[in-house]
Amino acid sequence: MAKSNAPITEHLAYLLAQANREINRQLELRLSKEGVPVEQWRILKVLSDGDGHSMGELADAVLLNHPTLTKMIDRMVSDALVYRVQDPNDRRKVLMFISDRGKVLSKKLNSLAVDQEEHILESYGDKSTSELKRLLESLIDSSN
Amino acid sequence: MAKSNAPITEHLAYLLAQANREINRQLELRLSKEGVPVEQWRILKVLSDGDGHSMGELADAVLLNHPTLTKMIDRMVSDALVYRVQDPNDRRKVLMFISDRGKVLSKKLNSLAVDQEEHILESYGDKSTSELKRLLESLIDSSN
DNA sequence: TTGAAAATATTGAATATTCAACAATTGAAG
DNA sequence: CTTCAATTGTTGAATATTCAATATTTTCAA
Repeated sequence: MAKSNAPITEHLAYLLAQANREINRQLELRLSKEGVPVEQWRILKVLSDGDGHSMGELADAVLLNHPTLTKMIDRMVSDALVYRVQDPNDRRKVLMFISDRGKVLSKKLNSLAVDQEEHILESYGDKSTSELKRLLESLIDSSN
Repeated sequence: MAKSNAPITEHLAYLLAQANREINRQLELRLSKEGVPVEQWRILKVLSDGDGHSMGELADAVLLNHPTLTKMIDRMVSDALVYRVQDPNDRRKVLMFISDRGKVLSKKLNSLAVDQEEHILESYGDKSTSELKRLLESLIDSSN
């Protein structure tokens, strides 16, 4: 039986929040070199397959609520990183595409993100990292 | 060498964000029965040792920025869940304490949080859960 | 075919968070 | 001792997020 008086540091929800906060903070720090928030890196990365992605699909993929995504995309359109196209097959939908300018930025951001992953691999270890990834994927799976 | 064209779903930062979002969403759902946000559960849990905790200490423990914590504590003081006492040894500091009303609420919240953990244990497994916790703790350690 | 329900995206108001500046107190060097 | 820097917490303005309502289009049952 789980103990209700266990310290908060033993709760899975807390450990996840803490680890996420820390890793996110580090990534944020790197991406700030290009003045871009983590969410925009995610958006560019998803769009860099060149395909059109609807707002709903994108919101799921980048872990943002719909209205938040709409407003962030507005900014990115202003910065000419992405653009909207109405889906010809379903005119309720908007398809998002990455621009050339967006692709250039995306490359820089990816290399910053890869830097971070390599830094983690060094300090945390190859084995632990891949095991952690495996367990996280499986946790996410089991939650659906 | 890490590949910069790897899908976002293979990045540790992304997997952590995704898992955290999902687990947090579930916890939020349970705690909403008492109309309390996850952060307030954390605050009450930390304070329920009965000791006085300074704002800075508390902010670290509950993963909130200082100004955000100040404003949340304001609300909790209004709700008579916690109270402030000036630290007699260092008058720059404010010591936070949990009230009797806070203790009562904290117990209910803890049992909701334990429910969730037990639910995770069932669907995700005992072994995986403790292994995941161990790896997360070690990741957090290696990041300091 | 029509009309109601569902799906999709956006908007505006309400709420929350963050950043920078501030006030108060303590620490510590000269 | 005095003064200046560091620590601690709060505030207000700027920014961001969320909730509820809206508009548009599609789906589907009658």
